[in-house]
Amino acid sequence: MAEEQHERRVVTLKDVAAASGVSISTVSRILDDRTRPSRSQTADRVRQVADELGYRRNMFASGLRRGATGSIGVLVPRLTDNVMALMFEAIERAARSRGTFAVVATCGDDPADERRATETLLDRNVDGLVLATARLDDTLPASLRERRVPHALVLRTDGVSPSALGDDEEGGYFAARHLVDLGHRDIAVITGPWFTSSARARLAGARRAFDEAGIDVPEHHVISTGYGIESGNAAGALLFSDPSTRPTAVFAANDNLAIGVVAAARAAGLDVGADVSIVGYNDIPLAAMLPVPLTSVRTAFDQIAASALDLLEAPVGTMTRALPTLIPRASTAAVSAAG
Amino acid sequence: MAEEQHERRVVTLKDVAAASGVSISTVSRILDDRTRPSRSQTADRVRQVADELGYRRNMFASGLRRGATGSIGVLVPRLTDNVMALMFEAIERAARSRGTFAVVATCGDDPADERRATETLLDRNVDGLVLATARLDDTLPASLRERRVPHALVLRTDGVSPSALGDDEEGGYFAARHLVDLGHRDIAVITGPWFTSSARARLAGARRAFDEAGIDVPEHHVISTGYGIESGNAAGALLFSDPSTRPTAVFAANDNLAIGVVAAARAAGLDVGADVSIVGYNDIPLAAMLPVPLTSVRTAFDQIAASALDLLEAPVGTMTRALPTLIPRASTAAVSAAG
DNA sequence: CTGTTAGCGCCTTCAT
DNA sequence: ATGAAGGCGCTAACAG
Repeated sequence: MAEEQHERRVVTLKDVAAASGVSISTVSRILDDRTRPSRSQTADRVRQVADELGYRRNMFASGLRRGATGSIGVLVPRLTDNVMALMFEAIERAARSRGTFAVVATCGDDPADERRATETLLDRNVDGLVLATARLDDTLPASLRERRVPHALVLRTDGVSPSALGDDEEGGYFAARHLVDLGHRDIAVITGPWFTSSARARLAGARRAFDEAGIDVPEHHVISTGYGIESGNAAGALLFSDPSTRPTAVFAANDNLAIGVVAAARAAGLDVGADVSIVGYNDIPLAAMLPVPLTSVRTAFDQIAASALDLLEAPVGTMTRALPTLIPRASTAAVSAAG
Repeated sequence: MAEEQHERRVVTLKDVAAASGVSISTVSRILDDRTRPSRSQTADRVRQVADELGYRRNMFASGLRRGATGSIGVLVPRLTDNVMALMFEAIERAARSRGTFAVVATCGDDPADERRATETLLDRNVDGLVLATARLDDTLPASLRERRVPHALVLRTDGVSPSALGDDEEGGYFAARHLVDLGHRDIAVITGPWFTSSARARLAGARRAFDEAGIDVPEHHVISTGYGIESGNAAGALLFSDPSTRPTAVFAANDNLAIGVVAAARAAGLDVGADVSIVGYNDIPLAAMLPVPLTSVRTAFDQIAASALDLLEAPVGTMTRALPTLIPRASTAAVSAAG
């Protein structure tokens, strides 16, 4: 009485070949996605039969034979960081538009975990690797170069491997220049971790703007810290603790830091936008939705993602820098006359 | 003069066999990860040789032969939603601890894209599928059941396929009960999209708490909307527009909604925690770091992830519900005497 | 353009 | 416990 329950057998080239009266290799060739599709009689028929039967190429068999898999691996520290999620989604879109599939692995901030995750991805026969994890002192890119694994770095670089970056120097300049143009002279900068190229470049750009304006930023107004909200909160608390040395504006090298600074400002009784101006970086979607919408420097994730895929086989030293855009919002305003 | 640059040939079982003087099949058996490792002389030697040579199993060949791949596919609408990123990272951890690999695909809110992404994952020969996308009216789970694809739903259910959920009813009750216990009587509820089981269950739980306390919630204080910040902002603006009907507390069925409500409250000149209490849901890390830390109901993502993997082959109708935890913070306080 | 043939690297009977 | 042999499904040389 029980209904028959076969494990539905999967359709192979053999089935399609049999059903359309040609050989397996003919079908294989016709269904090859890498070549321009033939417009012959048989080709059309075979394609139709394959479709009717619901044929799907067995990626393992195909990959085994071809040696390539049509997939790339993406390594990020964590996806719960919105910046990394945005970066990955952009890579996923760029990959899809090229007919490849992006596989992600997360590895936290631990170099050992980074190696492990890399091997895991390589074991899955990815055709290339995109890393959003690079530290300036990282040895992983070097080992990938030595092993001739096609790869590209995004957002951060080790200075050697092909890298698709945002123009962090210019972005830092935009942010600082925006504050300068609003009349601020007492400006603090909170940079990210010093081992990231992005933190250094954003600070360098900000310094250029300050120099141009003849503004001197005392060293206690430059804080190097993590990239998390709590780091921004701590740095902000420090900056706002002494009313006599309090800056009228803060450039935080990332939106999370900025959000932490905003919280610190409120805790110190300061009105963000009025008493203190704050600029973030990356323009994560949340930035625009905060109670006081955050001025931020928008990173061109899609452009960076596309470049990264282009750079997979590029020679050492190749770097692209996507120009960011300053998005002014309510968190920054002209310095108050009282300033 | 140029250094020889071979494409480093990859080590296969054949190489290991040759180097250790046994047959390929012997090596294959010894290196089989599914069986308890043998402690024989040869076994040890072979393992050592494999290690020295840097042997790594070719997953394509192995998968082709074995028919299973040691990987599961995870489908989420987007990873830029922190809740989904948390869910995926939890699944990734749970999978890793079982020696399997989690492959993610994003599909937005489009059912057609959901089908496409599902096929993409199945094409990659995943051994099972975890979906965080289910709508109550979704036909995808049904089609997976029909095709006998091992799968489990997380966070949301269609009511049929095996599902690993949070106990949303209880969580909704906790949130509402917390507000009731603080003395609030004028409470509004902002639920998520009505096609999600989570939105309905959270509202049902809240209603239970209100009923117990004999509190009547007028229908214009129950708003069904999206799950994004802007939805919360709009709903909040509506709730706070008329001072005469303004609630003293709001339960938002998700932290993003709550963040939007907070922004709306501030825009209406209300002091969150003092003038109006707000509870969120999921307790994303950001919740604790906001200027006014947000009371939220913490979802047990790790537990849900582990259950989901257990449920992959479970019979239709199996459901687990992980108990959430209310985390009280500054966004909720006793109703003011003036209330 | 088509078919034949020979593997890709691995796993799994089957026989020893 | 080991080795020999066959084949998973597909593709790439080679002929026609």
